[in-house]
Amino acid sequence: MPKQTFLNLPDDKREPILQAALDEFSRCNYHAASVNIICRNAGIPKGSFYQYFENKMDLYVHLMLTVLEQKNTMLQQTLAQSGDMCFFDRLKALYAAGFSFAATHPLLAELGNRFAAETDQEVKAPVLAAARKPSEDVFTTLVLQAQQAGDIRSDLPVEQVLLLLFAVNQQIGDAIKGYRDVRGNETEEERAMHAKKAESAANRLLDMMLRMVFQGIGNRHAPGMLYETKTSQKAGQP
Amino acid sequence: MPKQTFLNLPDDKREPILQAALDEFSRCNYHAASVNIICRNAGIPKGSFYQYFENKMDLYVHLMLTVLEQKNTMLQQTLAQSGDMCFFDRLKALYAAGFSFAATHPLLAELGNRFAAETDQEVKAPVLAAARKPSEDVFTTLVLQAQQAGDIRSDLPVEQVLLLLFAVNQQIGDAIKGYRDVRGNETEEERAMHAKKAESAANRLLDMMLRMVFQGIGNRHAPGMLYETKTSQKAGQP
DNA sequence: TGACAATGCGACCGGGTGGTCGTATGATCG
DNA sequence: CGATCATACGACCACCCGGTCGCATTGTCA
Repeated sequence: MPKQTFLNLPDDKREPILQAALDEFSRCNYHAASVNIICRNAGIPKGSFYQYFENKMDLYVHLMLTVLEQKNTMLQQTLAQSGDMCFFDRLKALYAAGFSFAATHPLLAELGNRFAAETDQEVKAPVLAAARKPSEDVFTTLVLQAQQAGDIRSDLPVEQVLLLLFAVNQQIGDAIKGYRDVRGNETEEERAMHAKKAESAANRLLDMMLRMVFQGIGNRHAPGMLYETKTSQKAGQP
Repeated sequence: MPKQTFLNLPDDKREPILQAALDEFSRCNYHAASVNIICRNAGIPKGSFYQYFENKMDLYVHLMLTVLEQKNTMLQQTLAQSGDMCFFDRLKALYAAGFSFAATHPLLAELGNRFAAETDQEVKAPVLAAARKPSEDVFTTLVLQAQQAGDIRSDLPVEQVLLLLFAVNQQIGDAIKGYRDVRGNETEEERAMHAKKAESAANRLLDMMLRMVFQGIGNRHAPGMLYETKTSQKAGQP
């Protein structure tokens, strides 16, 4: 936790520090991020930094927690507002909300990606330990409700459905970044046009991927394939 | 490319260097890996290192290429040997081969994971540029053949099916590492027991995930859901 | 006004990095 | 034997890191 010294700071001195930290930790991974650069960009001397925070990790965890909280409240809202939709539409709504969040807060999104790609357990563990319980996760709620509503198969363990959704999410995120990153647009118009195209490509990809997840990639008319196994026979198919 | 000096080296001097490089680059990401440590563990002075390689990246790309080649020939073999199986079984065979490869060459597997998690484009690009064409990819072949054989839906773009398979692959890899990493086993017996459990858990997870991908997570008996869309009606379902 | 606490501040520390360079060594060849 | 050339070697370079420490400055209260 940041020291009291930091919490005592007036907003106009505290905010540039957090902004500089966000810039730096979204620019590269935890170990590569530099306290020196954060101090320089925040306009504070290094001595002050260590009067505000215990160490580099202290700042990092603080930053991650605030971002996770922002994103989570946003998703919770989206979930609550979509209570009357079917599972597929709700899921799309959540993804859409996530995309728009990432589009309007690109640095926060990038910070999240950096964290997801972090391999050092000594970096991930402190954040995960300080984060809220995964049982309050938005997607867990979504899947459970969808199973109760009969929208998705209830013979599947929730955590494995979540694993699949998470895998798709990660992969789509990468693909979208690929769409967006193609540079070479000079004028403002070109950039706007490119952003629009990237967004629609992202939505097409998302729709396609979710359909695949939902319907499966298998050919249901092929003889002898998995559709005759007991796991898919539950409801007495014709 | 390594310099001629390195290629001229007798095997018993070249091999420890590659081994030390593998140890180091599988221990941490490209930027965090240390040439000094590689030299120390290989038992060569730093001056010699730079007589063998242009720089750190030169060694890294060389190492990655040899590993990619090893893994690819292994997968190609598996693919060729499974020509008479259905798509689902072939896919499982490929995964199983991948798991066993990772189990017998844990450092090579870890190196691959490190590369996959690499975010710096200046690290990824040189390797990807030097790697073989993705069109020769094993999984592309697999999906195309499966579509021709009627095992999987042919209305799905190949590259999106690949995206889904790749997403699942990545996620399963992480999960399996999680199974394996639980430590605290002291005796040799305990460790062996744990490894066995981890392997069977991994296989169960794999089977489950692939079934989900194949059959979809949707409830096919729910009214109004996606199964009435034209994309799934192609073959004239009852 | 004086005393004392809180905070601002940057030089400094030990240690690491990728990469260079001049010299020492040893093999090869006329 | 002497000359030449490829290689072995490690001290060294400039630069960066996270973190510390002691002095300077400011604010507060009696």
